[in-house]
Amino acid sequence: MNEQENRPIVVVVDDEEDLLILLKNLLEREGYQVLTARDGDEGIWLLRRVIARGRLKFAILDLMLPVRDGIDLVRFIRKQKEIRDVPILVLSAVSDTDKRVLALEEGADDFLAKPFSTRELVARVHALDRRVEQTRQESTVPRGRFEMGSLIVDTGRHEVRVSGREIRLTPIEFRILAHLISQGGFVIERHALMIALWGEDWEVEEHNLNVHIWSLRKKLGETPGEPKYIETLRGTGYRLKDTGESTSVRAVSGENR
Amino acid sequence: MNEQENRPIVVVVDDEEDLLILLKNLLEREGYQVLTARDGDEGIWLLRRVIARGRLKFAILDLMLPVRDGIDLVRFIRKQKEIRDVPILVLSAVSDTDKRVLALEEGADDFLAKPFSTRELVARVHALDRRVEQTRQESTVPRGRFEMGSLIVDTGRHEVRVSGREIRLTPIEFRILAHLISQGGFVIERHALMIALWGEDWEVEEHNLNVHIWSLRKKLGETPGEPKYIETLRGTGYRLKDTGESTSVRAVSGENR
DNA sequence: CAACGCTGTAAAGAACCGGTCACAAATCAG
DNA sequence: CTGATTTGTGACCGGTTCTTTACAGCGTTG
Repeated sequence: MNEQENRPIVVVVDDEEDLLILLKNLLEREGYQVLTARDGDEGIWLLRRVIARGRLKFAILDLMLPVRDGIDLVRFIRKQKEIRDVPILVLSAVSDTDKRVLALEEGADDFLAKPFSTRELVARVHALDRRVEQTRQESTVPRGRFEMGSLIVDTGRHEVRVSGREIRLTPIEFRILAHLISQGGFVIERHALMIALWGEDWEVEEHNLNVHIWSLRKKLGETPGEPKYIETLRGTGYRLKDTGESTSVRAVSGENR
Repeated sequence: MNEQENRPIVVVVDDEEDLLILLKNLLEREGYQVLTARDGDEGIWLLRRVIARGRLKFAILDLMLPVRDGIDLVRFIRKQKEIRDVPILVLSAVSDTDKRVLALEEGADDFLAKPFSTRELVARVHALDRRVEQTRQESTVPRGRFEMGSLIVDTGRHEVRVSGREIRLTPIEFRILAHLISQGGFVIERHALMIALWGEDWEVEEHNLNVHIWSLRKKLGETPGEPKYIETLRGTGYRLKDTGESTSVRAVSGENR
């Protein structure tokens, strides 16, 4: 596994050879691994291939493409669950505003009119990068193996045990529990949980959290009324109940992706 | 005073009539009272008029404006002390990044590239709203861990202990105690407490404070008549009694983001 | 000492919040 | 494409919390 293989990947799709080379150089200088395609079909093929590697940072797409429209590519990306939230920077001639609008509606994140200055491009790319990095941190799951009383949560192998017995949680439930246990016995405010689960500008009902907490409690085997594990602090948030037992909270920091 | 008059106000300045109507509908559905202007001068005039009402929640400004630049409006808002910290969401055409950057430098909080999806706008607006709401509440609660005699208040963990035993307080009670203990043994005037709890322009009966203090005292285990913790200074305010014990008041400044 | 203002105490109603559940919508697996 | 799982929403309920109101006690002041 050589060094290049660990760098974040950028996919660039454009039919102008010159531009492609320019972008490739520019972005590689910024520390990305750049993969290119020259038309829509090739682009989709490339994206498929990249999905497997799981390191796609963002995509730069020209709108005017032979064989397949750039907008098709935007749609394609937004449909693949593995790369759904990858930021997309769209390039197009100044003239076609229609397509520009369409692309943004389909989910492109930013837009750059050709021709552009390299400074401008780099600036945009950095902005996108920052944004994705931020939202990823927000929705991230604390890493490690945590124990608290009869609860064990191992985020590495995605496993939860309550008094030895393994239980199955949905992704959201899992993340809630992971956050709670990673905080030891301390309160997490509703607000913080919302951000942790759905990002800074979440668009779901805050009430939704109650529902997930509820189903999580059910799976943990809580008896309604008296929580053994998840404690409600009205008007504030939730916290894992300190059972007072062998409360060995331990985070194994071994695996940072 | 009709119902509408109590809703938070949003000011929208844009020269496109369609967009203005769209935004007005959208935001009114979200529960805001929407006031609009079509150019910079009108915007300033409108803002002046709104300042008096004191319920301005945030402003949405187009950057490309006839008569006066949107950036002028940003500057204007940031100079008015009454609305200095009102969040500003800036709209701009995708193309002019320069202005966008400038606007952010002048103090705009977020920007949205035109055209945008209504979902996106609503999400941003909510995020802004929450952010301002949160920081307003946060700023009124002193941060850190405070000890005084047998009392411990940890605002980070949302925890209160009296002689080791944890007690549960409602949000308001918690904030009262946090303020008192953060002042060490010094008086906090009723007036200051009112502002800290309900904001600069509170609308509740001042007597309400007595009630909360009373229930707080009960939870602390005060014996009526002789306050061990919260001392009343008639005509002035309250203060935490200096028990003379191991009065180690300490603020841990750990968490400043 | 009477009147007043300020605070403590108590209780009642309103507003709010969270728990519970059923169902709809979105997503995923085969 | 179909069925299963997961996620999100609306409705309802019960309890908590907030606010108002009433009244009692007490200190201050005239």
